[in-house]
Amino acid sequence: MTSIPATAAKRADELHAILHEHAYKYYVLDEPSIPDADYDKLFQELQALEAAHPELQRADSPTQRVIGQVLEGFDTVVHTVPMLSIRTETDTTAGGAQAFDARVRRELGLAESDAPVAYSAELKFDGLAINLRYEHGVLVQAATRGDGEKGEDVTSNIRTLRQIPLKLRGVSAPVLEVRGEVYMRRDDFEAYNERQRALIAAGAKNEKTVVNPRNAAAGAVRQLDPNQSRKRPLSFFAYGLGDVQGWTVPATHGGLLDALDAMGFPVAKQRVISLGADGLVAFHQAMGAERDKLPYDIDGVVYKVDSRELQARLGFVSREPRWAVAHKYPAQEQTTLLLDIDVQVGRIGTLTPVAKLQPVFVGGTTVSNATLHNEDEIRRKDIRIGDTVIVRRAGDVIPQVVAAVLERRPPEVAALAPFDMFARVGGKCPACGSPIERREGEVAWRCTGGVTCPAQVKQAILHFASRRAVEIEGLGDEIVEQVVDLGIVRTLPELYKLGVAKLNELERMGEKSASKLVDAIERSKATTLPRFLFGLGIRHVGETTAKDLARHFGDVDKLMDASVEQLLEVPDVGPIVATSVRAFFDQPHHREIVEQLRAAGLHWPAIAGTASDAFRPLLGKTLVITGTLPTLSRDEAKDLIEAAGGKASGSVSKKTDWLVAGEEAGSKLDKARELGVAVLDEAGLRALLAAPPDAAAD
DNA sequence: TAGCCTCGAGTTCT
DNA sequence: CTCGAGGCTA
Repeated sequence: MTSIPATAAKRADELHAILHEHAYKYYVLDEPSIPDADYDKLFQELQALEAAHPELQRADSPTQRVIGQVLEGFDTVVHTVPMLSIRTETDTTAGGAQAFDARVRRELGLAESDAPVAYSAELKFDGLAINLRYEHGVLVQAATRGDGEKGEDVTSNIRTLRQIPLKLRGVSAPVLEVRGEVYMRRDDFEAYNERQRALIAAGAKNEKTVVNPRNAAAGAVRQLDPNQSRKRPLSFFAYGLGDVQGWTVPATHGGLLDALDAMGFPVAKQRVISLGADGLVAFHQAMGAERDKLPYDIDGVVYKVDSRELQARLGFVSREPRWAVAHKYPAQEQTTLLLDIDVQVGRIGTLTPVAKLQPVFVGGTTVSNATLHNEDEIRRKDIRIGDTVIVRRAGDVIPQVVAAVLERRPPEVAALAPFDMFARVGGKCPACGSPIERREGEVAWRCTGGVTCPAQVKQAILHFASRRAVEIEGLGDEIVEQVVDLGIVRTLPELYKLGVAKLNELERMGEKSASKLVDAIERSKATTLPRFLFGLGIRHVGETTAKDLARHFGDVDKLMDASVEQLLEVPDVGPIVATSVRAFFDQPHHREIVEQLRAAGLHWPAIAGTASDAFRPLLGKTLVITGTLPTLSRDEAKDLIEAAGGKASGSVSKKTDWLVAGEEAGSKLDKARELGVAVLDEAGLRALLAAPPDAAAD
């Protein structure tokens, strides 16, 4: 054909250079250098150029990331240098690091008086190990680990990963194999699943959600259709080498990681060089604490003897290097058997399915129960009694049933119908036998029994007695359970008829605890109007709304007689809350309860107007408390703030004036920093209460 | 009407 | 702590 115009070849070279550079900044350094639209324009220019002059096509061109031929299967790749596994230290305490150091020193024949060994410590990612082969600086092949000897050729899928350079920066050795971990970030995992759920909801048949980031990454890499693979955004971290020809390997592992970084690979920032075991212990602990906050999953950390010379001296035992060890953390995910699905009845009558699990140790504690939220959730995940399920306990302390392991579902379980709440409880509340209903637009089934349902009565009593309501110390589930089951207490006011003699009939209740409880009940009679209103358990009326209502109406009678219109005048009360309050007091039964409680002796001080003479330095200010304060409890701090005229809210926003942060402050502190909200410690709060800065009062 | 800000409700284990 | 939903505001 015609020879390529020199200008076209030159322009293609320029575009290669520019696009590689920007892609590196964007995907590896995470520092975009030009707007996306500009990048796209340059990219399209190169595509056009290559289409016009196919001779300009090169394997390392940025355009080569987007190709999509469905493969028949994967070719087998024999690793020139086997991909070994690393010995796992299962002792998850500090002892694991010390044991490794001791082994290394013994093998090297070091005496106690000899200098400490230098180690390199890095993260152990929960992903898929990959070998990337570069010839003359250009990516020619990517292979999975496989059995360590032979893996699969997944080049076309790996090419689509933007974090993997198609061309090395500054290295053109004949052969350089780089090894690392392909993984999926947690946010990418969530986003992917969300998209899949939307597709499934829209009726797509062949779409599936994935269980965890690791499986998602492994699935994407081994996906035969690169177009499918491309939909799952994967990331990469480099940590080692395979075959090398014509390149001088740095003398230390730390030096190698720096070199990989310089070649354009992402290398995890979290790594240290430690002399002796102490630094390793510290690293293990520090990363353990940070684990939940990392944007990706790690299952431990890896220690390596830093010097290559020492590595060579240590050698291997049965295919595992003696100079490296993986030091794990307690698993955040485990599989266990779903023994049963219980149905619990909540305060408002909500039926909640609860998974009864064969106890498993996960995330540091033994888990035997986990909520399944509601019927739709169970059906979406298709979880059935008798399934092997995956249980996770990550940053969010509360255990979750993630999914059922379908491959391990016994045939008799597969023959069962999917979970059906109505059928499971026979259409009746498991506590009182009243019919259950599920209203339009709601996800929850509810018991219609109301006050006749013992489960709801128990919850109502516990709520009334709780710390934030009228507070009856020592009245917990055990006692409420017995007292309701025995029919001693059927309504709230009957609590106040309990005497020592009656209480003595209960199990595990002696004279002494009985009289203590009677005292506590007596003490609870002196309360406040907001606490009393909150304690009644009106739907949509929590602590804050109870305070608003108390302030506006001043006493219960006015509130009980208030029309919906009058209720709407209360700040932060809208149609839903107003209707709910009105409906509550429209039931004669509820008015009776209020009367009987007052007759039993419950009383509260009249609401004083605005205490204008009081010192209210925080008037109009919003504060949020997080973490553990040195001397004040959360409630005490809250009371102090409110007494000073301020508002103690639960979440940080632009409108927050101060965040009061104690020990182990978490996401709220991050958010406050992000929004530029002022942060105080307990001393700072006290200073504010004593003498506020004048400027802030304006 | 959208988007922000709060509040309410439900939840596990030690 | 987090989700969902109610209320308010630009």
